[in-house]
Amino acid sequence: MKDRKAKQQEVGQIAAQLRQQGNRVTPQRRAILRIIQEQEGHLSADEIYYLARREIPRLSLSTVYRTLDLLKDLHLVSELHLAGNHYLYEAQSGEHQHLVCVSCGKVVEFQCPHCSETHRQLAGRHGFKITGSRVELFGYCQECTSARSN
Amino acid sequence: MKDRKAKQQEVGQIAAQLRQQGNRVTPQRRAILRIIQEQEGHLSADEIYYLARREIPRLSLSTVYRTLDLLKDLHLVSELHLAGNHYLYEAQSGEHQHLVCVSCGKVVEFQCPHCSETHRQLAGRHGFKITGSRVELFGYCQECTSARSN
DNA sequence: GTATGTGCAAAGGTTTTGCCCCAAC
DNA sequence: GTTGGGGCAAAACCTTTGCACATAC
Repeated sequence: MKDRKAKQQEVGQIAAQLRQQGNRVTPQRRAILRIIQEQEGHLSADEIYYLARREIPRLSLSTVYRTLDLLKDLHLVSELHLAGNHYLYEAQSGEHQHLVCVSCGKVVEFQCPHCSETHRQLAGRHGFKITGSRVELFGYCQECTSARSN
Repeated sequence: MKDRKAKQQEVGQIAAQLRQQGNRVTPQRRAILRIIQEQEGHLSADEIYYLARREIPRLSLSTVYRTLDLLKDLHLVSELHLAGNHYLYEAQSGEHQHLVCVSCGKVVEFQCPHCSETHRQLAGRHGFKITGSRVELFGYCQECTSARSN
């Protein structure tokens, strides 16, 4: 887990990157970026909207979506679709996979570099050039498994 | 790939399973089930609706969704969320992974039993009891890669 | 100053729900 | 005959879009 200072720096770097690529750095984008960076977990567009409005009360949801689209294009955030009808967003920070509890909704990240590599090779055999991946395993977490057996 | 006879039998078995669990077997459910079984690829709710209406013209979209929900609960079909705002459905038939072309939308299935097993073990270390998984690799297929380099 | 970004409101598309009738058991 | 399921229409939901105004550069 990175400390606050590192994250502030990261937001700064990303802002610079945005500017370099001809995009403007607005307070809205800064706020959304920071919220995603500071949050360890995963956020829905609506949650980001809610949090960002504490700083920018007149922020609109469409700006959140537009900003997320932009950040997705730049591969700075990634979009997950875990359950129900909404997306979750998270800062792009290396390859990782998700464990999702279908009972309580908890999401745990884990790493499996070997599988990532294997997947990449297999994809290559099908002529695919991989740019991203999404691995989600569904099941019951420890707590929910215990709760269910009672 | 299973032949037609095997699939008809499968639909029959599933119908029996439905009945056993206290659900009724209606022509609508039969039709939807058969369509999903017969289709090798992935279908959206709307495509299923379109196909099923050839047999049951008065079928409604809500019935398609309700049936899919039921089949999902019984783990007879699985739901994918690949891109944009829609879901795709497919018959639950063993573990497999998806390659998705972000350019043309093509979806290719592939197998990686070793990764599946590894994932299961890793999940166990986090206390998770896995019931399902979704592995999607995004990238460019051969055709789109060529097209882009021109 | 100019082009990009924003807020607002309205549209868009997909999925869900309520209600009454119908049909599987 | 009961009770779960279906059709229809409307609602709900999240996301996208159009447009005029604001603002980062």
